Parts: sequence; structure tokens; C-alpha cells
Amino acid sequence: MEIGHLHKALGGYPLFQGMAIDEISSLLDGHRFRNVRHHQHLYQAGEPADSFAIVLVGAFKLVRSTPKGEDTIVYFATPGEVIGGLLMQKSGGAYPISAVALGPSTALTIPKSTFVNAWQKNIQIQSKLMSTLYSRMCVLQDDKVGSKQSLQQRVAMLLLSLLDKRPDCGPNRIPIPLTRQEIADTVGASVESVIRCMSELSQQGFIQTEEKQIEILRTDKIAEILKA
Amino acid sequence: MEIGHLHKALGGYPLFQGMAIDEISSLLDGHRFRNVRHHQHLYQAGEPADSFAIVLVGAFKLVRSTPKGEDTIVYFATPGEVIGGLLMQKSGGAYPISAVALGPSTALTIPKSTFVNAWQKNIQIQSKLMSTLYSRMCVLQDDKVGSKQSLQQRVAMLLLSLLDKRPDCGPNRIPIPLTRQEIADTVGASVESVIRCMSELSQQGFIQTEEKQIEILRTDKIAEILKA
DNA sequence: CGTGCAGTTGACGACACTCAACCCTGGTGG
DNA sequence: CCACCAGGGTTGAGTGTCGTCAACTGCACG
Repeated sequence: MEIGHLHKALGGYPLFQGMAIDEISSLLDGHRFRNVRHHQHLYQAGEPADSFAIVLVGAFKLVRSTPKGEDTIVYFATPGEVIGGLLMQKSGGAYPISAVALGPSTALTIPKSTFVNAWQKNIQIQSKLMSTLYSRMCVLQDDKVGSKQSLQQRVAMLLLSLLDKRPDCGPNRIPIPLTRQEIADTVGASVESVIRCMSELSQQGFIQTEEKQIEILRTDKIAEILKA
Repeated sequence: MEIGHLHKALGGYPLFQGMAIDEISSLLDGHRFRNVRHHQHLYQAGEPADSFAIVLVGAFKLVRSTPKGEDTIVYFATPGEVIGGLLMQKSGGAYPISAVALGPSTALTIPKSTFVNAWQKNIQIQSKLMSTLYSRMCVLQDDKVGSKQSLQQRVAMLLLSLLDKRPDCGPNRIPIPLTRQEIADTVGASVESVIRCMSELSQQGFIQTEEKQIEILRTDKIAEILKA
């Protein structure tokens, strides 16, 4: 990717909106492009946290491993979002979670030193970072509120929330390739239960999946499930 | 409370640590003390968000109401913590959650204008705010990871995490008065189930409750439950 | 004295987890 | 060419945890 293209792309994201080219440049000091293949790691939990990243293409799941070897997906990061930004203020330390690509993805990694030297001193970017954090926090809170609901409702909620993420795969198509296992890891259920749940939704003609791409045929019906 | 005392108290919190008196003063412009009785609201969800608060005494539960009239507790804020700070960057808007006192509590409310004029321009406080947010985020993520575990494990996890909050009620005593309902609202279970769970812990001699004060007699045993 | 809240206990039922088996696909190596 | 395997998806049977409903206690309050 060209530097010119890069700036254009970044300027379109809320994080950098309204910033001058050279201001953005100073925030990217020492950046590197990382192309990551499907299901490969961008960051591994436990590695020393010496950089953070901005998603450019594709998506990443942020995964926490449980003691028992199971995984829990805590967040899906899509283009324009920051991964690991919160860690940069801590001295030393390791990534607490892993970042794994979903589909071929690319990210812009930025060294910790740039965060300390540029990001931390830039009021504007700090504010923006805070507001992205705020929305991520809200998502987590919504999850917590929803955790009492039935599996079907939790799945429906997930589908709708993923649909809101930059719809660039055609209308009502979730822009992230997901296995049933990953859905289960997200909503906190077993694979089999998720399969049963989604089979039912398919039979009713509400959704349709092919090649790990999920298409929502009846957004209204899915939304209706939530209200029940 | 005296202004002198106030500064001393605030200076002890991580948020203001290492700041000069007059720097702290500028951050408190327009502050008001709010004494709130047990189970009274500091903020109501839906009210216009024109101030944020720092907890000084007692504790507050941050509550989200579900459509069905049930409550979910998303966080416990104890002395030194900020309530509603994230909201202040958004223009307009209302509180998305309610803040309710647990036991007689007092908070320092600070008008939104002070946030915009002082907090948002102060790099140091922004960094500190971010790192408190980071830890709050981690708590929420841990919750999500733990949501697959058994009820007993979730309760044990809650008890231990509350124990970490400024132990000023004697050793191994949770410094917040909690009803079983509130515990249920936190771990996402029914009251009855929580009662059964805690009765069992009592019978085994691991915990003891009197007057809504929970004392943990066998921290080791409680921690053991988590590892199972 | 009635009312409301917090705590408690029991019976019953449902939703979801576990375990097991099976199909299909694509890739790899003999 | 075929055998083998791994990963993803699917289905069924059995089990168990937890939610729901109902009833009852003790206590504080007006």
C-alpha cells in the first residue's frame, strides 16, 4: 500500500478524522504492515507487548484462553479499530489476549515508543481513543446484560451487532468468515447448541450460510427474537 | 469535608497521584459533594448527562435495566473511582446506566464543563483515566470468560474480586453491603440459585454473612473452587 | 396490625451441555 | 489412485444445572 493511499484510508476512520496529513504521519512513526492469513496470529497472549495495531483489511478476533483450554472471544476488531492501544501506557507487560485473523487480513503495527512519544502527547487522538473505548465498553456491558437471555436471543444479538460492522460484503451479509465454534466462543455456548440454534434459523428462512459467510435474510425476524 | 482534607484524600488515589495541589484544584472546578443514602440514586439512567463523579465514601453499583424490568449490575465503583467519566466527551446524551449507592455513600460531582475545560486538556489525567478504564475493561472481559463456568464458580470469583476492593472493613470482609438479589444481578443468575449456592458455602464454613456484610473465612477454599 | 422486603426451601420442568456417532470436504502421502 | 487424516458441520440420546413457581419465615416500618 502506498503512503498516499494509506493516509486517505486512515483519514476516513473516526480515529483520524479531521487531522492534517503530517499530524497523522507523526502518529505512524515506525509503522509496519502485517499481512496475516486466516486463523494466524497477529499477537499471541503472553508475548511482550511492544507494539499496537490498527486494522486495515479483514478482521481480527480478540481471544482469551480459559484455564481449561477453551477460548472466549471478547471482541471483533474491524478496519479502523485499534488493537492493544490500552496496553501501551503500562510499562513492560505482555498481551493479555491473542489477536487472530479472520480471513486474510492486514494490520498496521506501530511501536510502543511511538505511542509514548506521539499518541500520549496528542490530546486529540487521546480523546478519540477514549470514545472508541467507550463504545467497546458498551458492547461488553450489553453482552453482560444479554447473558441471561436464551441462546437464540444471544445468537440473534451477535448477528445483528456484527451486521453493523462496516457492511462491505453486500447487503445484510456479515463481513467476517465465522465458524460455528467461533460463534459458540463468542456467545458462551457449546458448538452443538449453536448449530442447533442456527439450523433452526435457517429452516425458518431467516438466515443462510455458505462458505462461512452468513447472510441475514430477514433482519426484522431476527430483531423480533430479541424482543421476546 | 474540608478542602484541605479533600485534597489529601484525592492525592492518595491513583488518579491524582503525584499532582500539585493547584493542579488538582483546577480539575475540581464547580465540584459539589453529594451524600447519598443506601439504595438511593446518584444518577438515573436516561437523565441528561451533565456531570460526572468521583466516589469518596462507600460504594455505588452501576446498573443497567433490561427491557423486562430486571437489573444487571455491570460494575462496583469504590472510593477513588470515576463514574460517568467516559460520557463527558460525547456532546449531549444521557446516562446509559444508573448509579445507586450501597450503604451511605458520598461522591464528588464535577460539571461536564470542567471536564471539557480542564480534564480533556490535561494529558496526565487523561492517561490515568485511560488506565482505570483499562482495568475496568479487564474486569468485564474476565466476566465474559467466566460466564461459562458454574454458578458456584462465578459467585466465588465475585467474592474474591470484591475482596480486592480497598479492604477497610477488617480482614477478609467485603466492604460493601450486598443483598442476594444484587449478587444475582451481578453474576447473572436467579436469587434462589444464589441463595442455594451461598447457603452451601456457609454450611461448609467458607463464608459467613451478617447484616449484609459478607466475611470470607476460608479464602483458600474459595480460590480452590475457581480452579476446579 | 398490615405491608413490604430479604432470605429460605421444595417441587418441577426446560434449556443447554456432554458424549457419541456420522457425513463431507480438502489436503497429504504412500 | 486410494487411504488416511483433520477440520467443520450435523444429529440423537441422556443428563444436569439452573430457572420458575409457590409457600413460608423473620424483620422493619408506618
